[in-house]
Amino acid sequence: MRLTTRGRYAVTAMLDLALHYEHGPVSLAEIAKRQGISQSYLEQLFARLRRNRLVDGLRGPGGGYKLGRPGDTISVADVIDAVNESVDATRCGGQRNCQDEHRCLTHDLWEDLSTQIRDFLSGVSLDQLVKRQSVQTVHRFQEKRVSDLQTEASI
Amino acid sequence: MRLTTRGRYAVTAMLDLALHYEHGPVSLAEIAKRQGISQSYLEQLFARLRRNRLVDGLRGPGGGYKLGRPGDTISVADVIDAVNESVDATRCGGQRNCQDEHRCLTHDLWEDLSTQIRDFLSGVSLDQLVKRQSVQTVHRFQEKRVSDLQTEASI
DNA sequence: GAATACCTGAGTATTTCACTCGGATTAGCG
DNA sequence: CGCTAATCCGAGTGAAATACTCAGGTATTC
Repeated sequence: MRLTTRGRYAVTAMLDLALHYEHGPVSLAEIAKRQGISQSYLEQLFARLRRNRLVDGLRGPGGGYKLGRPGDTISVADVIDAVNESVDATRCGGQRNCQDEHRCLTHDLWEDLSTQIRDFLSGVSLDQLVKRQSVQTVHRFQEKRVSDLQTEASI
Repeated sequence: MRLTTRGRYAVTAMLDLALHYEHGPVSLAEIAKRQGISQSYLEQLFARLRRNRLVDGLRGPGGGYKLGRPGDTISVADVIDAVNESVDATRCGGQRNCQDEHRCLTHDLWEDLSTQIRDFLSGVSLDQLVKRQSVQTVHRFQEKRVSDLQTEASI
């Protein structure tokens, strides 16, 4: 099992989309600036998100991305799956052939762990995250910071 | 966060020790054969397990390893920690400086996930694993296989 | 003192990650 | 139409980690 920046970035970016849903499509440049993620890297992640119908891309000026379906129907697990990070903890990918065609001693343990993690991440939707106190706090801080940078640049 | 072969091998090997506790020290050669793990690689893992006092090494002929303390006081989390695989899911390692010295949007989510995983793995002891039906089944199968190989070789 | 095991450190092929770069395509606007 | 803003797409790359191997040293038992 692995959970790395890829999955974390993807969830963060999707949450950014959810937070700015009313303002129309959000460009990757905005997300990159707000969340401190490389824009080219975001492009790769969004290619995967798009293939999984989690986002819709709109080209041209004023374009950007928006959620492919309502935020309460997208779970964190969906996002992580989309960017190809399996949350499977077994070595064999659930195939039970971990030790030359047989189950290894600890196969069931890792299977249980996988279920545990999957249930947890499936139980959290983007909308639930948006409503969280901690997310709102960071969200407002980021908005302020971006506008600060803009006024600073205009001086 | 990562959970790879290293952590899985370590838990499997520790469980093997627990299963053969009555028969005195278990050599790495036995574990390697039974569990299908490279012996040299096991040596590296056991160096870490030894440093963390999870096992005692006994040199010389008839030597091997035994559990450093009773199996009901060793959790799966202990073993994974010992081989240096952090189960922390945050990017910052809990430091809250994930986005240039500030918390990132999803920091708390990953912290919750880390707690979830840690609680699960801390709640499972080696003794509990030994008692599991699935472990006993695989255990007996492995014993049979090893003795089959021995009689086969003696022909 | 020979065999058996633990112990140690160095090296290495492969994979993955986290990114960059260059360019193509599409759409809105004057 | 042409400019520009944006999504798209594919290839490449440096650094790190993983999962090993190999060569030897050291303790212990018979």
